[in-house]
Amino acid sequence: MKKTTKAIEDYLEAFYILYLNKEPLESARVSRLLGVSRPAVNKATHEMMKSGYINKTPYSEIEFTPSGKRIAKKVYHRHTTLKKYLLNLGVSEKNADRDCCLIEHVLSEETFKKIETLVKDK
Amino acid sequence: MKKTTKAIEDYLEAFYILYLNKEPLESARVSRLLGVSRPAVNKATHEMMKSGYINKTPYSEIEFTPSGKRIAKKVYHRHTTLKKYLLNLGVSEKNADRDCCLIEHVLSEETFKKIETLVKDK
DNA sequence: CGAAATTGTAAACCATAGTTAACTTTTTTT
DNA sequence: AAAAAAAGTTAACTATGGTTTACAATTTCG
Repeated sequence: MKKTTKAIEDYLEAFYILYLNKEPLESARVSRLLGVSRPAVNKATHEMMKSGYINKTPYSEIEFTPSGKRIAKKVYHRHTTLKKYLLNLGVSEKNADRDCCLIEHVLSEETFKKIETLVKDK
Repeated sequence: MKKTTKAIEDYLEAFYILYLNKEPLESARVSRLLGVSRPAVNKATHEMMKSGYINKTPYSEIEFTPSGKRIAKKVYHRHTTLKKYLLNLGVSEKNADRDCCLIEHVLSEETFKKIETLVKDK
């Protein structure tokens, strides 16, 4: 348990998006979603297992643990909040998506909260 | 010529800060400024030379090329602009510094310009 | 059902960006 | 000027996070 990197957060978020879309939680889908190879996703799932974020058996779909789901939700929430904020600023859809993927993992909680307030009060 | 990574931008910015402070452009100072080892800076200077951002001879201080200085200036400008913006939002000094170091390299030009306008109009 | 397509896995490899240890060169100090 | 300190360098190593190739397991479809 412990340790999430930008990469791991991206994978958790991607699986969470599949979950929200009621799609199967398959590595191949994440591979296409993130534009990385299937082996890259496979390796990441092993790390996520070690960290206690997901459960899986060979050839099975992944399954979130409570802590994994909590993180996935958090990252997803950051993404949507930051995206709304950027769109409000007048940034194009494409760059808003691009930029929040890059900053959603790194902003301090303090900064994020401030932005969240701005979006809510909109 | 070409290719700047987050790391290289950080080093260029650090040397630029020394330049602004009229300190010698020494690797050891950058090492302390960024909290990395001297060999890490040394390796980075070789990459920056290959990329045509600086000139140096063994054991000499570095010297910006025009393209290196342009990039250094740009990153520094992003840093100060983003920091002002975060401070205006009410973010603490500490987190403002922390956060803009992390996002100054990745924001699209479009998003940055929007934020720059907000800061200017303040 | 069986062939074809898709998905998951394993192995070997690569690039980036850092580390420590040890050594050389340069600068400073006495 | 010699010794000490500081700066620069080199080599060997590490971790992260990707890649391609090849193959195994599973699913889908004619």
